[in-house]
Amino acid sequence: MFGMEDRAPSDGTAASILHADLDAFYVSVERLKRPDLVGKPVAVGGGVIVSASYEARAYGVNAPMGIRQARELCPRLIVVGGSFEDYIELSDRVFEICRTYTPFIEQISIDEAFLDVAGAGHLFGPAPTIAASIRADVQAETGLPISIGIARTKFLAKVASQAAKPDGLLVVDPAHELEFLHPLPVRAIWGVGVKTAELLKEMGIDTVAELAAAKPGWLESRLGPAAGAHLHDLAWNRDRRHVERHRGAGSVGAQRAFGGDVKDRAKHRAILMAIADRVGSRLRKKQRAGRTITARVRFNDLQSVTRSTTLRAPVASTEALYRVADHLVETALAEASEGRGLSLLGISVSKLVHSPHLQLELPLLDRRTVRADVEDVWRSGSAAALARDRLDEAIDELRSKFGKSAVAAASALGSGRSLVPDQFGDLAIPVAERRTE
DNA sequence: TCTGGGGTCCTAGGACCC
DNA sequence: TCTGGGGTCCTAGGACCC
Repeated sequence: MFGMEDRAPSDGTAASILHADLDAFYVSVERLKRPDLVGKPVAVGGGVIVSASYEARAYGVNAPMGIRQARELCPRLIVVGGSFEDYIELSDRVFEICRTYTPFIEQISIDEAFLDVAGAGHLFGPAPTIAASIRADVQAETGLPISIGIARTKFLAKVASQAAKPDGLLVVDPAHELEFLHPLPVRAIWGVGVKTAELLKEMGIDTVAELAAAKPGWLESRLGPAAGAHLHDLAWNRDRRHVERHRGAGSVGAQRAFGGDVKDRAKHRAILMAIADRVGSRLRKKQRAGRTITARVRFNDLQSVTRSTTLRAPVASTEALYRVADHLVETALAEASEGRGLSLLGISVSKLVHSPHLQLELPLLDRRTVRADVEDVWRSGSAAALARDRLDEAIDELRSKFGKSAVAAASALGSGRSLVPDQFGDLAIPVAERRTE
């Protein structure tokens, strides 16, 4: 048996790339649980709409839109809350079905993936046949509608699946690619958003055909070297990207918005601790750690700033993330005018490395030291209660999983005084203190 | 009721090294 | 000694996607 390549075998001459995209995914899942929602204008959301049914979209309701505005557009709109675990579970089932047709799958979000079926023809037939089978299987086994676009390139397959929606299948014949692509508005291009579309309009470019006809040098001078060349290539369907399996995430982050404005630093710290815990536990679950920590702060006027720092060693512990992020938030606030309230805090970790020995960091979550941190701020705000409960949960889970061996391993390490490097030395607690129970 | 939460990629300027 | 070019890394911000 030969080793499996990470890149798909597609030679780029036949239409063998599929883009499979679940229709109004969250709404469709809610309808599985509540069939009475079928055929009605439905949206999933909390503060804002995150997914809208096609019946709702007909009224102009779309994500991300405030619930109030959505109701003004569509008074009969039914808004339901969602359950993220259900979405993960159904997403996994759908892409497992896809995997029975080809191992060359690149999932790019919870509800869409690229598939390369160039090597699957002898088993399952030509690409359109495979796509029809996948759609039927997904419908039969999960009840979810899924649209599929087929083309010679990833880019065009993606455009095709959007055109196929809802619940459709569209094949772009390699001989007629530009006939399909050129009449479309530039906004149909994956990568052209509101700002770029506005800029292009100023330049007199509304359609893909006009973009294709423009001089590349002119586009680059107006849009930047990378974007200019890239968009011009796409306008001619020049896209050499392959379907890639195993595209590990480049960053892991979490953020939390809180309506209104919060000025109390103690509350900031409590929220930050909960966020650091979420990011840290997700990193450890993936056995990853990162060197660059970025803190995001949004002020009550919606202006937001980021502060980042790159450490000498990668970290993944809740404590290290919290301490560095708190320091970064402090510097951001020091530069802002006095007494501005915040409406969002976030932490993101990038420059990730694989770190299979992360369990050695578990003792950093020692109940006593973490509890001391949290209780320090807990007195001044109820928000911290949440942080404290979550941390307790996490600590209990880790201890039941690794028991004393984790503590023993860390003490055997001995050397690592701190996983937070020198420039934050004054913020770190020595390992010896952490270890005491 | 002023708008969520998770990401990717690019740019520009500065520091630093060879 | 002076000048310059190239490469890499870091930070902050912005556009875009679902």
